[in-house]
Amino acid sequence: VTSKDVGEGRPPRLTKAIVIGTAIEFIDEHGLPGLSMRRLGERLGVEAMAIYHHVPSREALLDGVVEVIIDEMRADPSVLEEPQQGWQHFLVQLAHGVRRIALDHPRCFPLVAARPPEAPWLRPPLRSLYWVETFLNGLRAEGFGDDAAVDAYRAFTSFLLGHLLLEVSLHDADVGPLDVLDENPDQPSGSLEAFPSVRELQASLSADKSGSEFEESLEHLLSRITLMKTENGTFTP
Amino acid sequence: VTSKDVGEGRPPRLTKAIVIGTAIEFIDEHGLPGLSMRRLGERLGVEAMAIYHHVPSREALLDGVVEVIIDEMRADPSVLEEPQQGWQHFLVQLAHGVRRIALDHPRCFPLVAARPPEAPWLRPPLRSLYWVETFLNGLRAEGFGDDAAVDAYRAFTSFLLGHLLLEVSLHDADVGPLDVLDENPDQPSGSLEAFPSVRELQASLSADKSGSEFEESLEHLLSRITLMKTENGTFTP
DNA sequence: ACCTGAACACCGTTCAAGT
DNA sequence: ACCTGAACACCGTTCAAGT
Repeated sequence: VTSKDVGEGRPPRLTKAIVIGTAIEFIDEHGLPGLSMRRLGERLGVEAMAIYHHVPSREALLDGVVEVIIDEMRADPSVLEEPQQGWQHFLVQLAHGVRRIALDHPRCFPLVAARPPEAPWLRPPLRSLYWVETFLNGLRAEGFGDDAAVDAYRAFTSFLLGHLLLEVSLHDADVGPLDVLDENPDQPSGSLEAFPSVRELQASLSADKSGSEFEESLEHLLSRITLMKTENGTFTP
Repeated sequence: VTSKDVGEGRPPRLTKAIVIGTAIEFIDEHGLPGLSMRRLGERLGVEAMAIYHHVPSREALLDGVVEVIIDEMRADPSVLEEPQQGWQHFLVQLAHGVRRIALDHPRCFPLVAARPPEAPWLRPPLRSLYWVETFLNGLRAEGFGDDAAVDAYRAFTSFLLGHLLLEVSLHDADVGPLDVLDENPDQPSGSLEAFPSVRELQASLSADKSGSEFEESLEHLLSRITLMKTENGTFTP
C-alpha cells in the first residue's frame, strides 16, 4: 500500500479505526442495544453494508471496541507496566486504571468483562490478556508463588469486575436487553407500602457511595491478598 | 370469574403462569438473546401474537420471570424470613439461597440484578424488594442502626451480585449480546505466545473455584459487617 | 478497492378480523 | 374471551452490481 495507490481521486471515506471510534461514541451515547449496523452507517454517512468492508461482523466490531478501550488504559502513565513501589501500590494503580475506563465508557465496559477469544477458559473472564499478563508478571516479580499469584488474580478481578459492572449498571449502562426495562417509572412510589423499611431508608439507599465503597473494599482486599502471599507463596501447600 | 364462565367448550390454552414458566425453561435452554416472542409462541403451540393476551410486552414477560424465580427462593425453607440464630447465620442462609437460584437458572439470573420498577433509585439494584425488605428488617431486628443496615446492604449485595453475575457468566449465561461472542474458538492456544505467564499458569487459571471463593469472601464480608455494626450502629457518627 | 441496492431471514408490536 | 393474519418498522448479513 503506497501513497501512489491511494492518493489520487478518492481517499477511502472509512477506516477500521474510524468505524470503531464512531462505534464507541455511539455506544457511549445510546447504549449497546442502540447500536445497529444501519444506525452506525447513518452516522458515518454511509450505507450500513459499507461497514462490512472494514469489519467482518457486529461481534468483530465489538471486539475492536474493547481493544481500543483497553489501549486507552495502557496509554495512562499512572498505570504501571510493572511494580515499582511495591505490589500494593501496583495493584491500587491497576484498579484505579480499570475503574477510570469503566467510568469513562460505562456503556462499553460490560464488553470488557467477557470471555477473551484466545483464552475462553480464563476465570474470571477478562477480555484483555495484556492486562492479565501484566498482573501475573507483576506479582511474580514481587515474590508471589504461582498459586498465590493465581489466587490473587481471582480475588482481585472478581472484586474489580463485580464492583464495576454493578457501578456502571446503575450509573448508565444497559447491560443488554435487561436495563432497557422501563426508564420511565409509571408508579413513582405508591407501591412501596408493602416494604416499610425500604421506603423509610430510601434516602440512604439511593445515595451513590460507589467511590468510597470501592476504596474500602479495595483496602480489605489488599490485606486478604497479603495473607495469600505468605500462606501460599512461601512454601507449597 | 366463576367456573360456569370458563367451563364449557374451550378451556384457554394459555395462562400467564404457563407463558412465564415456558419462558423460564426456554431461557434456561437457549439463553436470553434466544428468546423471541415468535419462538416462544412456537413452543407454546400458538401464534406469537397470542402471547400478548396474557402479557403486555416482552419486558413485562421478563418481569414475570424474575418474580417467579424469586418466589422459588422464598419457598426454600432454609432461607429464613427473619434471623433466628443470629444475623450472621441469617445472612449466610440468604447468600446461599440467592446463589442456589443463580446456579439453578444461570441464564435468567442477570435479570434479577436489574433496577426494580418500584424503586429504580435503589443501589445496588435488586429486582426483588421483598428480598431487600427482608434483609433490612432482619438486620434492624438484630440491633443494627439505620446507617449500619444500609451499609451492610451495600456491601452484601455488591459482593453477592458481583460474584454471582461473574460466576454465572462463565458457567453458562449470555448476559446480553455480549457473551454470544464466539463460542467456537478458532485459534485454540497459538496466540498465547505474547503472554507467557498466562500460558504457563493456564491450568490454575482455568480451574473453577467459584464455590470456595464464594465461601471465603463471604466470611471476610461478615467480619467487615461486624465492624460496620459496632462503628455505625451504636452511636451516630 | 470501496460503496450501493435489493434481497433474505429474522425481530417486537399493532390492529382488524375471525370464532 | 381468545387466537389469527397481515402489516409496519425494524434487525444482521449476503451477494451481485456499480464506480
